[in-house]
Amino acid sequence: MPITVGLDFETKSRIDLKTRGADVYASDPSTDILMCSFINKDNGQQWLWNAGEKIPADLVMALNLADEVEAHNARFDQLIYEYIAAPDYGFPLIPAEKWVCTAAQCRVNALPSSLDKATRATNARHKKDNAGSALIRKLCVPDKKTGEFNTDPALHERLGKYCLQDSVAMVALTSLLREMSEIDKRDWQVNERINDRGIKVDIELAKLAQDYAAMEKEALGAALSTLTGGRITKVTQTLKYLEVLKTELPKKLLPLITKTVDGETKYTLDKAARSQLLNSPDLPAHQRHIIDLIDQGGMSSVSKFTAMINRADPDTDRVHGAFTFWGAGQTGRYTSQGLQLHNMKRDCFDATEAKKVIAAMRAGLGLDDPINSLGKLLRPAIIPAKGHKFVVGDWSAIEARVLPWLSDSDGGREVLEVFINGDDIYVITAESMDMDDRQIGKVANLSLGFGGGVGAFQAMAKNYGLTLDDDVVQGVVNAWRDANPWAGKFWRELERAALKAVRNPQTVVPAGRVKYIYIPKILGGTLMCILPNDTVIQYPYARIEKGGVTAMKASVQPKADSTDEWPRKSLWGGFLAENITQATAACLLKELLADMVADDFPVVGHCHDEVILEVLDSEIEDTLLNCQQYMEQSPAWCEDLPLKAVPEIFERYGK
DNA sequence: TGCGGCGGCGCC
DNA sequence: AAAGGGCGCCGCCGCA
Repeated sequence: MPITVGLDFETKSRIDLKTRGADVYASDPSTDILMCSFINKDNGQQWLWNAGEKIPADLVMALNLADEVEAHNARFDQLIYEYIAAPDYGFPLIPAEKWVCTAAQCRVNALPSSLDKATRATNARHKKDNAGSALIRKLCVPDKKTGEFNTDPALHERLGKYCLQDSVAMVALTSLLREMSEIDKRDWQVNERINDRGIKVDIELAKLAQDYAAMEKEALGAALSTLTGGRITKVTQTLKYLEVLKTELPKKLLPLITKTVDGETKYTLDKAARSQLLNSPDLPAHQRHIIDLIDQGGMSSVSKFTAMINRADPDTDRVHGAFTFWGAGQTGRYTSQGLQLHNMKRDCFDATEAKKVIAAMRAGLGLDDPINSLGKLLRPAIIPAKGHKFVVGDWSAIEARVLPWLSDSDGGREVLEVFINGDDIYVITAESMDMDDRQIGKVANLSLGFGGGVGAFQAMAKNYGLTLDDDVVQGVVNAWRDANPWAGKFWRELERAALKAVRNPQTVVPAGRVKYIYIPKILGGTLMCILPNDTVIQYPYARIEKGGVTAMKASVQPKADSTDEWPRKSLWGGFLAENITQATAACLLKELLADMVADDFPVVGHCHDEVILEVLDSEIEDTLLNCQQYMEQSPAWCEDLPLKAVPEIFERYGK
């Protein structure tokens, strides 16, 4: 019987954990351990160790014998253990491969990641301990005024109880969950090794951009303040300005700032609304001027420079711990945080352009279209170390390949043939709809595979500057569905299989290349979808409502004080098709990363269908070829899925 | 002052 | 009946 020890550190530091991240936090000299609770999961034995106390002999033995050491957000506890507990307090070393993350286990079970939210979702016996977070504020961060840490022994003792409680809550919670598979555990490890390596940011650029943005923000705010007589002082106060517009905008323009959400009419000054207003000749000059300022002031992406600076290791300029394994509970895709690599503006400068802009900023010169220019420096602020370049490889049209492959249908195979032959899928898509517009073929291909209609097409069309009337789009939607009957058939097949599985517990129901099975004993009855490589995605608290299957929507939680049931979602065909497509693509990425890390490729980042390698100049050409080979070699479980990738070299990250 | 809700925005 | 969904972060605002 394998031995599992769970642990939970309470620490203090002058570093702010939330903004600086666990790696900067744990490695800072001001960070120290207050206490740690331990629990032997097999016999329930608990220990509370306070910093400075002698470590109990039976605890040392348990740690030495443990096959697995668990923690909630294990990267944090592992870092504290390795930076402080082992070297400073003499705890026995724990090999990296023994660490297991129970937060990751929550996400694999499609639950929220945080201990508190996951316990709420599962109705595990656990109340949110507000006193606990207040204690942490008192003991773990220095007092704002005095700069001293509170060392009150009574408070310390209460924190100890809180700390012990958390490990009990963790054990209670995980007893309800499916174990992570061996592949999941491997991939969690792979992710942590990538996090260990980190990715370098150009701190000089980030600081220049940060300062420039602050200056610009102030100038825009001042201009706005003058124009509005001091009523609005920041470009981000759009709600305030909406109040003004509601009464002062010419009546006939009101529809442009109105939208309907869930049957409710709301006012908005979002990008689309601003663009429509600015395009209208009836907009009074005064209002035009103000909206134009607000439009220029979309600063949120610029704030990412600050995040980079905060998260980077002060000695190496590398950001560690940005990637979260299985961050997206529903699909198993990665997420990233802090340095958020998954939503950086694509529109960016290349290395040569970036160099010029940086030089201009250094010289104190003004930039054209400043906010936009700063946004275009975001990707290029990610850089390889000296003597290295990036090799970036991305899979071409991965979802457009995976979906038809998963359908295991003749129609799906015909689509795959297009890829195998190297033809242009967007042209072929257009032709199949009796059209000759590649752009329409592209948008249709990208937007209509998962059951979406006019709305889905239009949302995607906007990204490609394509404007068509809704009735025209309805024709495109119909034509695409006529040309791809395998897709609609597959959506219905998935929906029926899910329903059949819930009606017949413990019975495997296939649909295309996936299988559904309903397990009543896990999380209020969990519908599981088994993907072609045996990875499982889950739908907890599944049940039949109005003839279809619904499940808990873990990504949205009810308000803290409400007794409402957790939000639910309907498992309709398009949704299921999308989930399995994204999840299967994520499996491909995870397997690629595992292979690459095992074979010593210098992986520093990735983005759903893309890997980023930081390669020595002398090895660039070899790596370029090898990267392509690794990416185009389909794993054994999908030998007949054609994969295509053409990696490129970058001196700075770009697109 | 800190927290959570909400609107908004970015990407795959 | 029809349906685009998966994320994380920023900033404002109201509340305690």
